[in-house]
Amino acid sequence: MKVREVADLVGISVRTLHYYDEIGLLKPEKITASGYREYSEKNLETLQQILFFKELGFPLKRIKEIINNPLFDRQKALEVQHKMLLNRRSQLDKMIRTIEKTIDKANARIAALSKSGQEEFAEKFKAIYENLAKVRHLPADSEEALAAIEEWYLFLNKMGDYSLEAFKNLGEMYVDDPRFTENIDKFGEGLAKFMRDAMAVYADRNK
Amino acid sequence: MKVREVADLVGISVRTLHYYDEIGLLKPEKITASGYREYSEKNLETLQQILFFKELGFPLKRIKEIINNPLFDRQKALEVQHKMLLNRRSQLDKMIRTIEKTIDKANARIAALSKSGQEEFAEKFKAIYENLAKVRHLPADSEEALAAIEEWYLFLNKMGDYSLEAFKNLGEMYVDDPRFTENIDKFGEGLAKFMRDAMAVYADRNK
DNA sequence: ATAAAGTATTACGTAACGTGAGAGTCAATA
DNA sequence: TATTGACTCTCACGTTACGTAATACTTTAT
Repeated sequence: MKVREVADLVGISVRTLHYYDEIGLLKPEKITASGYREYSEKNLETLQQILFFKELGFPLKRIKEIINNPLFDRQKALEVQHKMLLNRRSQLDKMIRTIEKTIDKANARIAALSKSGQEEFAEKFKAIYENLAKVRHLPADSEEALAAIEEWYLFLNKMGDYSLEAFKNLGEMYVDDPRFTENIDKFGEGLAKFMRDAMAVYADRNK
Repeated sequence: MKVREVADLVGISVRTLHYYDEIGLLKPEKITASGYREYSEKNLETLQQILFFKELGFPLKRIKEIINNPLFDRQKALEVQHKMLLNRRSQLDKMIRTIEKTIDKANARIAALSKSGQEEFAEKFKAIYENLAKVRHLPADSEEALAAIEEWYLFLNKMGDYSLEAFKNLGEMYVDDPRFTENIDKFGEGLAKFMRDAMAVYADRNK
């Protein structure tokens, strides 16, 4: 069998076969007069073994040792690899927990900002809400609405990092969480809903 | 602060700082007349950020974007990274399950072999060696020799996967490694050498 | 002043291929 | 038979995040 045939059969690239040949991991049974690689059935079996160990995350160097050395302790190799994988997983878990905490903190900060009675921000909030209340009868994707929303977005941005996605989610909360809704609607009937829509439009448009 | 000082402070190598400078991830505040890197407090803060994202598994390229572009959507980047990590973990889990299954199967096979009486295992070896000793005067490619060798090959295969190549290599070792040679030749003068030849013939013939 | 310690700049090595580039080969068609 | 399209071959650079010399200059300590 020629390279392409073998490659397609097991689902790898021709380059990979070239590479395996190059590093002596899997040399074709013979090479034709014109320099083409010819793989045998036996080569295919070896390849299966190689791919099996590859699936288990073994580096090619180890695989080569395992394949070539009949005395190599496969069992022990498997156990060593198993431990390595467990270690890698716990590292990954740590990273995942860290990143989740970070995301949560960011969300909490945004929520806290919105809810906080900090005088400093309260006025800005009020100004923006009032400004928005004035245009709430316009469509959410109107020039005026979006301009007002942008002011809101830029203001929040000064407080901390967050994404347009988070901004959009914040809008959702305005409607879903009655504590927000009530607070905001004091500035105008249906303002929360209006803000949610405009924030969504703004976020989507600036993605 | 100079490189070593910074490096020790955050627990990275000098080379790493050189590298970060080289790829423009963290350039020192200034460079002295003699070409020494001088890091500022601000540099240290940036470095902390860099290391934080590195802990989360971000590639340096992304970190550079995040650090250099204040408008870069950090939140979204975190979410994307989070998804990537989850994917990597599920891949790892799959690998771990596979390797555990493999180990279990091997253990079961060994247990099955032992269950039939640990003596039987040793006896099989002895029987095969004695059997081979009887035909060692025949040519290595004779019917009888190859039949005996095949029994040997099939028996080994029951205990673990043996490629024909590995089988052949094992034969080489019988001659090259005196520990084997000695042990085997107890069953007959020159048996190791005979086995090596017969195993090579068997392996080549069944390729 | 001299030695020890620190720093700087190349530059190769690593893992496992991906991706051309340039050239030869094989089979089928005009 | 000549051409063409489909394959194959061998370079050889690019990728990631530094580790590890090798060589040379600077600063610090004695």
